[in-house]
Amino acid sequence: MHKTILYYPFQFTTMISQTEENYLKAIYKINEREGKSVNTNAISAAMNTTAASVTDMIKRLADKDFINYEKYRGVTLTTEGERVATALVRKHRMWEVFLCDKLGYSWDECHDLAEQLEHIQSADLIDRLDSFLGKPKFDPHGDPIPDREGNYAKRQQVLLGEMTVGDKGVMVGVQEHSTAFLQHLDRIGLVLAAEVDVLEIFEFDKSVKIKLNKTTDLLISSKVSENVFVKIG
Amino acid sequence: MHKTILYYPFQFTTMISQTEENYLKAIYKINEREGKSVNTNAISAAMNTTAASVTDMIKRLADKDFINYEKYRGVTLTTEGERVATALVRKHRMWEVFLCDKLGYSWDECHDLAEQLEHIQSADLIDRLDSFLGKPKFDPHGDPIPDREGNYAKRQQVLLGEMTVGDKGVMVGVQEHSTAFLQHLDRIGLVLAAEVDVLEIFEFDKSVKIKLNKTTDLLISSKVSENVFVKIG
DNA sequence: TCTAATTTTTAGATTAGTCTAAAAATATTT
DNA sequence: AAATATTTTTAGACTAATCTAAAAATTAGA
Repeated sequence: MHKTILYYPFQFTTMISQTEENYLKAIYKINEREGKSVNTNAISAAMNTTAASVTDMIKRLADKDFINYEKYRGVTLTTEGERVATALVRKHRMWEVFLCDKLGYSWDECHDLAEQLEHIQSADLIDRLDSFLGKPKFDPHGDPIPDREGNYAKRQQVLLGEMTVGDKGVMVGVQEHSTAFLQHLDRIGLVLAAEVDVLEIFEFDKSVKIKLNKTTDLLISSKVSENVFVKIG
Repeated sequence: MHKTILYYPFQFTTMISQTEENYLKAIYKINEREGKSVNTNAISAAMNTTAASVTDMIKRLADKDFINYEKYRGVTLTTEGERVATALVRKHRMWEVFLCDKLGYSWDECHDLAEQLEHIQSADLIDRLDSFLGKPKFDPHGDPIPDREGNYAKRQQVLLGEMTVGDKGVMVGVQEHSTAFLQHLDRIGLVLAAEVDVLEIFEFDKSVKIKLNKTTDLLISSKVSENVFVKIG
């Protein structure tokens, strides 16, 4: 028998591997974005595996009652699957706060490390980390941190690309978390808490001219504006 | 192909799995304790696997040049194998300091969590943690923390069981790290930094009578005295 | 609605890490 | 030195997670 126990020193209601956790997280994120039953190809794209591997895995996850699965019809998370996924999100974001606030990592550096740390098995550890960090409500990218029960305010912010001329707001988060994107935002100065005034929208290429922090005029490409969240007000 | 890469988001000189790391650590620890080439059965006992599994694994580790292996003759670590093992020890002990100093875990609780955390792949993370924790030289059990190069002062302390009547010293560490043992030490009050004066040694069962912190007389069983380090002076 | 394109599943392999049972080598005892 | 005991290795099998190639089901288009 494969000795999975080595990686899981504690007792769980349902045994679950790191890979299974990652699949559940991927399904959760895709569903959050698209809002419907998640199909095989979307998962294989997110997980960087083949469709065949995904089919194998979703059968296993369905057997363990983490997802509802109907052949050729895609999958949805069960209550238990959603619990696992939000617990992972909680852990990931909590560790990101630790890495940035305490160890001085920048927002583009902390993601990959948090991908590893989120698999440490101990809810208690995360609760203690929570207290140690001063019960943060958001991670360094502006993403809300779920509480122990998995509840968290869904973002009410709008994408920069959805704002109209005259709207004013504050940069509060990103939709895309790639290192390349975050480093680009850093370089152009569009970082967390930056003030954004929409001056002009160019229909031709959907680019947006904004005033940044009441000082600099900046032309934002659609690729950027569609991945940056702004809180209007 | 099995997608090991999921757990190893960074690039390494030599790719190594968590299981392989654990075997190297076990070999390192056994060799540290026994001081000679490490045999199959000792490893299978430490890893809680069968001798057959160990044979499989040491072949793989020898192929990757982490160990020197001669059939039926046991194994020793290569320079690279030792580097991996001491890096693990460094990570383990650093995380233990974090868990105890920052998150309030007790010395018997932090070990199991550190067993998980030590596999997080990032030397830089540990260096930052080192600074954040104030460059600690010892972990909460009194074990020395290796530096980046893997160097650390071997313990000059003696085992309580090796002291003679009249010796005085301070409790500085343990040889055995089990939760049960640490909790027992807590209960009898023989904790880190406790003052120990050896009053009497009973040859019959090798038990030792000590004065604890200049106040309480305490009878220590051989099982305890052979696993507690004391710094004489 | 029939055909073509796309998506998903199945079939069959591979690797890491494990096992049990049996064989081989080494060590110990008489 | 032979017999016995112990240790180690080999042989063969299993599971999780992956793959490629082919088949089946669904969806889209003419």
